[in-house]
Amino acid sequence: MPHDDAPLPSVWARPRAPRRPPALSREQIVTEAVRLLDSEGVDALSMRRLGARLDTAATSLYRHVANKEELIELAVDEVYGEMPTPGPGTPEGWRAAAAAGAREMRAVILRHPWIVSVLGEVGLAYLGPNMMRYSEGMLGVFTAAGFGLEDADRALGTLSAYVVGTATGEAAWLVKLARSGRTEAEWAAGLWPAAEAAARPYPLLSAFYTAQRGKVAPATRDADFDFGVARVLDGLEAWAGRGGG
Amino acid sequence: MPHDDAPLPSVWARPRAPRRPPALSREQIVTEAVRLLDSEGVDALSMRRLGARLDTAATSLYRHVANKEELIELAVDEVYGEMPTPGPGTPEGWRAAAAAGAREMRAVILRHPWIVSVLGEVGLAYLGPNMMRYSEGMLGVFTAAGFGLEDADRALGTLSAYVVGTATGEAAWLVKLARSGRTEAEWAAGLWPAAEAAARPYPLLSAFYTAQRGKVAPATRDADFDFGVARVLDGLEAWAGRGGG
DNA sequence: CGCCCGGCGCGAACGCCGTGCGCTACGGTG
DNA sequence: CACCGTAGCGCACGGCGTTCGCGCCGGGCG
Repeated sequence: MPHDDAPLPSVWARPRAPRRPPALSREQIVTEAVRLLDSEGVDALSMRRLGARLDTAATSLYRHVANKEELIELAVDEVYGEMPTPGPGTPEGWRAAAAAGAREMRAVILRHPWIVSVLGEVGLAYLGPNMMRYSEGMLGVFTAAGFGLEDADRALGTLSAYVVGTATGEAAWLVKLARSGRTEAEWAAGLWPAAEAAARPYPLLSAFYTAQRGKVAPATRDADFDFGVARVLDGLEAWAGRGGG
Repeated sequence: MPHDDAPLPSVWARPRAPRRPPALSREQIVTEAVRLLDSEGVDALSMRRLGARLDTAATSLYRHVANKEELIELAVDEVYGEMPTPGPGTPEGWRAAAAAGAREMRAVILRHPWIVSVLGEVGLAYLGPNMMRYSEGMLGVFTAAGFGLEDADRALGTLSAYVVGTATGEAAWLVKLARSGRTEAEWAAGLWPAAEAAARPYPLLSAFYTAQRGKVAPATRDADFDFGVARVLDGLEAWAGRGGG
């Protein structure tokens, strides 16, 4: 049970100068926000709850962060910091380097699936330092492969769009799954009747769903992702081989 | 100025059975929600405001919709209803049909840019009837091109991921733009110093930004989108030509 | 040494939000 | 005419983001 924490009259109990360092920094706030988002999801992030986790009042956070939107942008770039800098990229090895960069980005998103819930407000957070570092590395991979700067940007844009789009669907699925508290197999089984009913008017979808029944595994998602990356890189490679734009 | 609408004692003014039809339907609610989202954005959608627009109380909406999340899912599928059914797709013309489907999807998202703010919660809204119809059509395009059912699904997944990823970035940009009330050129000009500063440590990004200065136009976005679609389709076509998986 | 000042943390408050509860009004049914 | 199921809604609860102004405190300056 919570104890009564009304101020005690005793001198002995009075804490002496408990806060020598500024007690709060933007870095701490962002770090804790990411932790909260990771563990409880995007709906659980409120200034009050975040303040409570930092043993401070919600309003104190505003000394270090303009508003919640800015906090979220900082949190997004914070997690992008987990991506290693892509590259260096050699003329022969550029496909592997680009694919590795794509996989890293997907991995980060799936480790922090709340990110896709805010991507629509933040865009791709182009200007965050970690995103910049990543983009520079990827541009290096493509230019080393012989792409001109403008072509490298379009290649990166195409690949990144694929990654974000894939990860959006995957992360949304993972979030629903986690909220449900069930295993993936249980959840899929529970969803199946609805899916089958919704697909009934459509022969191709029905055939596909019945063929796929029971095959929903993380391995399938990984393979599907790699498939898409390979096709995108194939397309970019063929285009570069034809002389590009 | 708003008039006083306290109940009048006069019999003549009393409205007689003003509500013969059920006065409210799920369809009306969803339609009005989409209108509100289109005109004022995702933050403006609240049950109270939506109720006010329908001349009803917020709580009345719950007779027709389980909760806000369900309402949003319905709204998402509602806008997907704007997409024509893709197809039919001939062995020769499958690329054009697939590209048309992709363009329609992007167009819908850009017409309703709030959708990317909720896509992370809703996933790709796989089970909505309009999304099902779209998927069936696209699967038909790919199977007519000679793809097996499973391969058609992966092709569709790859292409859709690209579309969603691209549109996410574009829509987020458009929303920020609209909220700012400035023209695209003004907004880009205002953002430029920050972008340049953020890019300064990175030679490729700096070179690219300075080269691109002033070129941000809708035409560029359209061209970039078509570029990516072409590369993805190139990749899929080459893979199918090699015999697929 | 004393005083002021700038910045930090915070309590209170404002105007919203989603939604559960239980009442009322009313058309259709026996 | 009594009953019942249901649509609509008033109220209330707990929580939200954010603003404002106050108190506190350490450091610089007179």
